[in-house]
Amino acid sequence: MPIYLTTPIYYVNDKPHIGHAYTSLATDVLARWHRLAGREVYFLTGTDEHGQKVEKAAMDAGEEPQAFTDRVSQAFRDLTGTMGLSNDGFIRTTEPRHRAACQALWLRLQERGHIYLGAYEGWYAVRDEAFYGPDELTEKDGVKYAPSGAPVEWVREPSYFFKLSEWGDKLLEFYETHPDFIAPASRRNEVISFVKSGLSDLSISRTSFKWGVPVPGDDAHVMYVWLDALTNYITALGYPDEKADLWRFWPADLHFVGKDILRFHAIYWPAFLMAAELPPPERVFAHGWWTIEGQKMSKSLGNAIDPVKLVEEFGLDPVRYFLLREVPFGQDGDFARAALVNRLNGELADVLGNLANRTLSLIQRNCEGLLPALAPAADIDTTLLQPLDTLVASVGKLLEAQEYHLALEEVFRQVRGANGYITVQAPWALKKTDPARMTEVLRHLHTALRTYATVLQPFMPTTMGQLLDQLGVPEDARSLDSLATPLPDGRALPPPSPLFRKVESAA
RNA sequence: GGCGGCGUAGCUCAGCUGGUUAGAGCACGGCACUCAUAAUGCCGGGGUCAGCGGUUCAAGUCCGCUCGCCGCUACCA
Repeated sequence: MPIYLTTPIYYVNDKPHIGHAYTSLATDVLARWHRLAGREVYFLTGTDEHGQKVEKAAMDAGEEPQAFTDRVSQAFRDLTGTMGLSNDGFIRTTEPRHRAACQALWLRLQERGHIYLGAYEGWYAVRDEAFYGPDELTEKDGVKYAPSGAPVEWVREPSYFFKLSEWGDKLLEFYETHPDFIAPASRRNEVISFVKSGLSDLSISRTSFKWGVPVPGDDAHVMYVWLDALTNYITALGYPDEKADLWRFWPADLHFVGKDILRFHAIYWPAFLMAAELPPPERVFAHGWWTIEGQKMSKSLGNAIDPVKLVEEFGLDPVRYFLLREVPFGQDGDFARAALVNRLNGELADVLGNLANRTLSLIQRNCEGLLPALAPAADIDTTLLQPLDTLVASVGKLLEAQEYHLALEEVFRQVRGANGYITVQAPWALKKTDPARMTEVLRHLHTALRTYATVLQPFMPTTMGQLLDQLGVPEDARSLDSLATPLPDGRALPPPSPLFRKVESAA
């Protein structure tokens, strides 16, 4: 079964910050896990480049929209290198293939009678070139003003509509028969109550700006951003060519989204697809926001965290670990430097890194650097070895529920246990009293470390790769399945070196 | 206003369908160890489970009320 995972396409009106990195990272870890389990994966990310805001930002920058988006989109493409993402594709909504896919989907919806021409009405600020909701407005001397201070007027603009109002019951039935479609559960409940309150038809075109996909057969209109943006998920797989090689990945297994865009993915998107007689995605997960040292991330505070600087200071893998370990996926969390340092020093370096280092040093010094022979487990060894048998299954189950923090907690509980085991077994003392037993203990610890490193690869690909190097595990023996096959005895292990460098707790 | 959720050790949180002395990590104190990145292990102190009132043989765990906090309540990505 092929696995298709997506991030949202990021709006190029913003620079990449920790929030973008977070979404992509969560997607990446799951993609890597599935590959490690031997499954075929397509991992897509990209940029959303249409809309009035982009058009305006380009004009302000004195550039053509295409040149502007070419430039800004690159910053998001660079996130792949910065965060160590393993995405298979990168899509831009300004690509010709995407225009073609949007127009094909539009025609398909139109042919089936789901689109009609009407008029969009609302409070419009000419100065901002934007519509505002009635609750956003303030009134003074009989004139209504937008939050920006610009006066607004009631305008009517011709617009095509999607008959979303006809899909309420079908969506509710879909949620009912697909209880895992929306996660976490609290969000699912919100979506359901929203749909139950009744859906209106959705305006899906605009005549007030040009920077978008033209509506087929009516050049006065461009598609409203969400129909355009959501379609990216099928464009990337070759739509409308359902014979395309990648089309077998549809429907998506999981769309990762921020909680702000859940509605579009959990309501509009399945409605569009069902109306087009295409299968809706399997699951949408809405994750939370990061605050920065207890404060909301905001443009005015200028406190957004630049992933590049973060990785420069702490290293990529500690950052990856921290973001998924610190906060339950789906909840809001706080990004505090002290918390990151604590995780890095106290868990990665002290608990895991040090266990690897002490074990490998003992092998290096007392076993001539050769992998000790596999030995049967004594009763006392089962405390170390038995939990390993179920680690892959339990981590897999947690990851498939996007419970990253619990998956990491499970692994680290075992790593702590291994530190207890080595302390009690004291191979440094066995060296003098029972050298044969010492080698058995070291081999058991090696087995445990190999398991931890293998399972942790999706979270910390670089560092766990180094650990597997130090453990003498060849490249072709790093999959989850390969754990069933012990390494041959006597293999030469390279001299160990520390995996994680600690940082000072003060900035 | 309506709907939904939360309030448990100094901090961040677990506690499923109610049942022995309420748990984890971090922080703090003591002891042990010395292989290791001054790392690790063990033990310990610390909680009116927001408050009040109910149901029950038994409630952090169910019900009601009060106080405090948060989310959703459509076309803005």
